[in-house]
Amino acid sequence: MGKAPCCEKHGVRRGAWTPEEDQALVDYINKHGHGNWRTLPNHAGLLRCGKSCRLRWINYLRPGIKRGPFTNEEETTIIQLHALLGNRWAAIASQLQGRTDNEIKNYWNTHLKKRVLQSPGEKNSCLIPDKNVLSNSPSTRHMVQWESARVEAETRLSMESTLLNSDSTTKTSPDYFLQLWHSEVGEAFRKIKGKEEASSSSLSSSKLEESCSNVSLQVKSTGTQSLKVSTPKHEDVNTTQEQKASSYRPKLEDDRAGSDSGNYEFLDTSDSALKHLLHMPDDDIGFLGQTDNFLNLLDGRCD
DNA sequence: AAGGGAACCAACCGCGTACGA
DNA sequence: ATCGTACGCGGTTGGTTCCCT
Repeated sequence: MGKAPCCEKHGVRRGAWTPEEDQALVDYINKHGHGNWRTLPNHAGLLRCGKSCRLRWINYLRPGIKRGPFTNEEETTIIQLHALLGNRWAAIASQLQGRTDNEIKNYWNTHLKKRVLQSPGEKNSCLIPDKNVLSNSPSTRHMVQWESARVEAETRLSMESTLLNSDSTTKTSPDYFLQLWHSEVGEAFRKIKGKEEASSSSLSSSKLEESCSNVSLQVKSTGTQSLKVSTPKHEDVNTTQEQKASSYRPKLEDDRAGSDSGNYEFLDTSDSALKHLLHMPDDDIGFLGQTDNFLNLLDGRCD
């Protein structure tokens, strides 16, 4: 709806906060609470817009903010949650005590993103497919095809759910992925790290693939919830299902494979991917394990 | 020592959503 | 049902610091 003007451009300070401004903001909020951010600057005697005050408080002044370098555990958590949630920094931040979405976003963009993309052999690389790995490993190719089929199926279910169930918003809640994170799915993700530590430095790619496959399976088998990550916020009711389905893919690709379009060669249509999967020899798709779950999903028999 | 590029990060901007009138 | 307002979020910018030559 109507968009509120950001803030008055005249008579409002911008740029770095001074210690005096910080103190004034902290004092005021400690005394009165933040209340209405828009009116707060006037009451607190600050020449800032409410938005700026809110940001300064949330990202810097709020009690419990953890400063300093990220620990290895935090890094791993961010990487894994990012693989699960995409660029939903607030959701990721909610799982890291004392870290703000802004800090995590910055840390991802300046440290982790590069590292994950540049180090295919390193930990968690399975979460972001690498072109060489994809082309070299049959089981990984199948995994990617599986993932493609899974996403497509979930997209379909999401659309059906939207059409059939007006309460679909509860199923697309961002919290759903965090529930997954705290369930067996998250555990499977974390197992990757555990295995890695157990084998000290030489975790084989097949084991990584296995771990990733388990994650895929468990994400899928947990329910019929849609992939909110790739669901457009506004959908034209006249949009065809095909158009909708195709509109989901680029987002997934962006999130999973970066900007290298060469990585998408295996992201074919759901039907062909599915056929491919279901006609594979058992030993070839052994890592998938529970094909029944997928069929259940398609039948809508999963909870 | 200087200067130029890279890296970092606080802060800003604009959009989407929730909610009340 | 529509509109206006406030807030939250993710993307981006720009100032500062670091590092290399």
